[in-house]
Amino acid sequence: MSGKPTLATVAEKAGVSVPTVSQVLRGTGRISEQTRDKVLKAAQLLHYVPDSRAAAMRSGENREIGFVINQLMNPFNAEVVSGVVDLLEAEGYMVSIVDTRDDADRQDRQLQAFIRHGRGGLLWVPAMNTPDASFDLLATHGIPTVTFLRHVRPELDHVGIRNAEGTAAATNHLADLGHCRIVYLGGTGMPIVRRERIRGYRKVMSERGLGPGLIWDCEGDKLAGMDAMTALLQAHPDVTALVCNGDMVALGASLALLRLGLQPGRDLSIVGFDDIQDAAVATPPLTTMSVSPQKLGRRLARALLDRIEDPTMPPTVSELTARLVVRDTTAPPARPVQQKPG
Amino acid sequence: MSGKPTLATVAEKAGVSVPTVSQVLRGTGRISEQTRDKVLKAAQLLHYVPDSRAAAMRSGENREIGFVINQLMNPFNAEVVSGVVDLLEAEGYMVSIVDTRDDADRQDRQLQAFIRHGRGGLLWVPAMNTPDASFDLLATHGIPTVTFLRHVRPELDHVGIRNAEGTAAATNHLADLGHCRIVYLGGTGMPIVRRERIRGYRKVMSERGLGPGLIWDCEGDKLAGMDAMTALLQAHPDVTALVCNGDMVALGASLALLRLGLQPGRDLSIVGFDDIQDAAVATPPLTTMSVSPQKLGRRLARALLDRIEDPTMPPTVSELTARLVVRDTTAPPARPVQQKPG
DNA sequence: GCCTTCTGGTAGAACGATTAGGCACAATAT
DNA sequence: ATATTGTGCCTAATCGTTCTACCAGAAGGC
Repeated sequence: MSGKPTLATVAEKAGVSVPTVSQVLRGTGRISEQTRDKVLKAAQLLHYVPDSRAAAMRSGENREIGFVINQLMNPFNAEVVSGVVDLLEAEGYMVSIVDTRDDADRQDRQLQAFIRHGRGGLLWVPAMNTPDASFDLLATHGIPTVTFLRHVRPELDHVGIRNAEGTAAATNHLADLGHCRIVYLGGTGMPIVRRERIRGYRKVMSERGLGPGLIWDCEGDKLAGMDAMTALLQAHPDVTALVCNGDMVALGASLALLRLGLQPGRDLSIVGFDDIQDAAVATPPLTTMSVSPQKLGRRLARALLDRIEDPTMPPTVSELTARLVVRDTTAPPARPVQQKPG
Repeated sequence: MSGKPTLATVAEKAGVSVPTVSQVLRGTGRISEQTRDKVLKAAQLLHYVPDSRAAAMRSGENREIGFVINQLMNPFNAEVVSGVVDLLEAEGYMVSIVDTRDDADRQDRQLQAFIRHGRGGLLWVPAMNTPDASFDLLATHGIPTVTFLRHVRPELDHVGIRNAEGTAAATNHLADLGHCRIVYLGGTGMPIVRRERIRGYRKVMSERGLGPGLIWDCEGDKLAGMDAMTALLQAHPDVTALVCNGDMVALGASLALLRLGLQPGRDLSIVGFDDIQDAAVATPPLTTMSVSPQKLGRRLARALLDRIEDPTMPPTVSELTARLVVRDTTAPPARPVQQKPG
């Protein structure tokens, strides 16, 4: 009467053995109709709920998955989470999320906690400066792991964005419009992704003979973007276009221009990256590189399921292409530089 | 080498028995310095992490806590999560988050999963239209539960915001500035909170003899706010001020005004609710009701810890007061209504 | 009648930890 | 020398479930 019902309680009530109850509830083994009905009736009567921890312990199977993310507040990440959860819950998994806030120490504690509590798989945006020890930890415990966005370990599966390709497209778009003084802005908080994005920018700059370009450092948030824009204009008044590491920085830069009495698009062109919700409704609407977060989320979930199914297969890398969405923050330069006079 | 390390692995490596390792790691029992060192060294070397499921099974203790939230994308919620996690992780608990997206069916599955997977406590923003069955489920399994924001069950502990007090302050602020045609806008997606907030608005409207007021329905996001603002102005051009159900709606309304060539603050006053990060950096910066999400999070965590410590105490309700932050979207009406012509 | 095969179930070990109880051995008391 | 106490560690049982046997009885083939 007191205490929660277990297999033993149900077995006693139904007048059968414990394994029989287990087999009935799991639909395995050879059981007659009669016994099956008896057991099911008893289980229902007692409001029996299986203890999946005990089950996981014995069988080794584990349908709890951890999502270790660097910044839950980021709306883009939040949308990815939706996509992931949709697919995994449909497959009978449970997804629990933790936010590292890009703190390697916190992250290490959280990874330990995930292992302690027996997660069967991990989706992971590794925090900045994640120590080798954290990777070793997962490796020694043999937890199927897929990194997301930050591709830091070749031995792990990865799902991400073709960053270099994206910024290359952004830079090409600006060059096509006639811009030559194109600066790369922001993203120091996410060095791995930033490195790739800068690579795409640099490649196009040199391909099109626009010089080495200029990398202007700042963080990834809106305020940092505003400050950086102001400082950049003061140092280099001749800049005509910006490739930004992310939409937040781009929106900040756009805002700073407005406050200086300048018009984004007309006076200075800006391309963002991510296509967050605010990008479309900002004033003016932001030209940006768009990736579908839901699609990314589904890819991510699928990659983990594949890895769980076959732990021996070689590491997989799956990257989505970002699509240029032209809105109002890009236009030909106000004083177009004469490329081919005549 | 392969397979995760267990107590047995560590015991073998250290040349002692399994219980000895357990006692060393838990700090119980009588163990000599020598053995302790040996064991600790072995554990570290093997990256040993205890399996808390096995431990919980034997000892009955459970330090996993679930946070069931209705909308993870909401930056306010995300900040609350931070506060909660800080406190609970410091107390040795692990917090895992799931997002119901306000879908009662999804929520029910998630609650069931939490029970099966043996969560020791629950923080919960109940989804809209949560059926009684979900509450019963938690009650019968005796899981310590604290509701957050939506106070739907008197028998459960609750942490939230003094909503009516907040909108009352907002409405008073507008009335003090000289506004009389004050409309309440938005929030149909969160009926429980909205009802309270509307109560505060109505109370002040009638107290100050400003009539019954007007409730204008729309959802809680920025786009909805924009559309609603446009429609509202068309239907009621004489409106001079808005009390908004949340900052997102308020920002949307502000944006819509700008697009119509009107100036928020000068042509129409707007007060938001929540003081999300964007409120301060928006153009123009938003006047709003501010609540510290971190503080709220800590309160929430504390409430759950108290409940876990003493499951028999009567239900507790803890509500935080929202503070009016005046920025640039509120000002005296452009054509002040003559209250006391003189 | 004896051997095989099939059916429907049971017994017992195992998963990885904790907990209670017990057993050597040394130090001290009688 | 014997009894007493403490120290330091180990053996065995246990949590709820699943998995690998194995067993009893019936049916069928020779």
